[in-house]
Amino acid sequence: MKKAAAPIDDAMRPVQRTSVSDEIIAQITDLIERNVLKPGDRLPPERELCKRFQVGRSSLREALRSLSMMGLLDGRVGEGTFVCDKGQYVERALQWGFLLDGKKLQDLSETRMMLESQNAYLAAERATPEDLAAIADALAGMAGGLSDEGRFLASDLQFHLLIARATHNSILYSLLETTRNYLQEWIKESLAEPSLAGPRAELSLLEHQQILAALQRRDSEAARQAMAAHIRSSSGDLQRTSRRSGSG
Amino acid sequence: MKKAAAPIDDAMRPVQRTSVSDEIIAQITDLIERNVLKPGDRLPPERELCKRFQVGRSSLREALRSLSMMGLLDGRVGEGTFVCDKGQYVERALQWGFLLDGKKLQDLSETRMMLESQNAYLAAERATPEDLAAIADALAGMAGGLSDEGRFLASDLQFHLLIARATHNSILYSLLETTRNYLQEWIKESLAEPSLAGPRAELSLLEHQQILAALQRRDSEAARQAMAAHIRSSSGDLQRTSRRSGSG
DNA sequence: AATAGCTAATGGTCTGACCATCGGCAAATT
DNA sequence: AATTTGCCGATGGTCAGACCATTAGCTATT
Repeated sequence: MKKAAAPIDDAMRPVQRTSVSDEIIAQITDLIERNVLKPGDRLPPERELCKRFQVGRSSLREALRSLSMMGLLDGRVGEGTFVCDKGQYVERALQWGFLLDGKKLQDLSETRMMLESQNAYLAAERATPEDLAAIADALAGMAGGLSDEGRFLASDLQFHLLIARATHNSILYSLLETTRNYLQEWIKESLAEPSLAGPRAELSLLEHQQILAALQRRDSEAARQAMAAHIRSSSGDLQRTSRRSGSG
Repeated sequence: MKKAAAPIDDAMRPVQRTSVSDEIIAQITDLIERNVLKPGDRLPPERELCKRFQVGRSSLREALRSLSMMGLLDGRVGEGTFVCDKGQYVERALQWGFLLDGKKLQDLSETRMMLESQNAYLAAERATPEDLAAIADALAGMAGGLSDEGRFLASDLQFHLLIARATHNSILYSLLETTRNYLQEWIKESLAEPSLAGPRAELSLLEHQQILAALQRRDSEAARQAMAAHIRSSSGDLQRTSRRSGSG
């Protein structure tokens, strides 16, 4: 087929072509990462950034637009462009729930199971008294919201996030937060039925109590298993509804 | 403070201002969602889209750029803009979790440990014969690169990524990839010493062999533990060098 | 038949201009 | 003196036109 000389076959690789916008995105991302740009900070005006980066305004704006789309930046006319504070960026991502096909949903669910279980394990080891108190509060909120679905769900979410927080690992927390938000959004979109009326909520409450008990005993393994059991039980309906799209 | 007349207080809401780019993003997103635009399809040229949408090329390109950033579109110069096969938006979004404050070495290391272990567990259940063959190849590459540090490290990385691939969970794969990238970068930045000269490489090789053996036996638990042991052993030096930065 | 060269199409980039909006300041009003 | 009004500059948002680099496909040459 090819007449290319053998000795140089793998000595030459495709040249690295990087677009101007990507370069800018990388630089700004890096600045945020290294905390040179802190949340709330204001970027220099676009026209000045052009001079600094030595690029045209189109390319710069394409980069800023992408960063805004990712929720890292926020441009306000007449004021400037600001670095979003963490947490804002998750919300924007939620509008794209439709991108979750069956396989992705399953993967995401699996990832969440893993994160929640491991987080419970770590939280049992590391939770401070304040952490445990906050988790207990969330649980109380669930108990007090048995007749108020909105409050119940909010407290439920809070319970899980507080456990993730109690790992004192910001990455694990962030990953769980994003994962859960996606799943939450998907659930809300797909099935609008209550599905946790009556005994469902009470069972959920019981499972949460067991998790908290394990945390308070500092029993890592029990916490992990209690959490895993809860997720399995809790996401049972979800898994069943998406059984049709089997994975290859 | 305010003298606003009470009766109209909540009768007037902030006006809805939507940018041109956002409108385009919404439209194209909708087309993809409704499957009018299928993966692999080619969009009309930018200049024609401008006429169709009745917008300037800047706005259009900002929209296309954002969609590309989300993994929905892919622009190829001289050919056109195409709808991507699989939206990787979720994976991208999960990766944002690694940005912003945090990014402590210990957190990263812990996250990696968790991902690698669990991935090994799942891979033992799900790896296809092709997966196992590829992993074995990577291992052979390590064995053949005992005297070539560059090749050894490349094969090492490949080994781990292939295991993640063998979970057939795109999200877990993406997370592990990201975690490793950050760790690699961190290591490269902090300490430039080789650290795996001599017996280190041979020990590492042995550990990898045990992992592969567990995968081939389909022994999930053994695979998880072998991987965990390997990571602990492998990152031991790293952990020791960074003992000074204790977590609050 | 294979190769080299040309051409049109297309995404990528730059420039300059204009608009809408916002913040702050000064003048006018009470 | 305090408040309101109007103005102006700064800034992000949009547009139009031009040029460049790359790609695919066609054509002519070998």
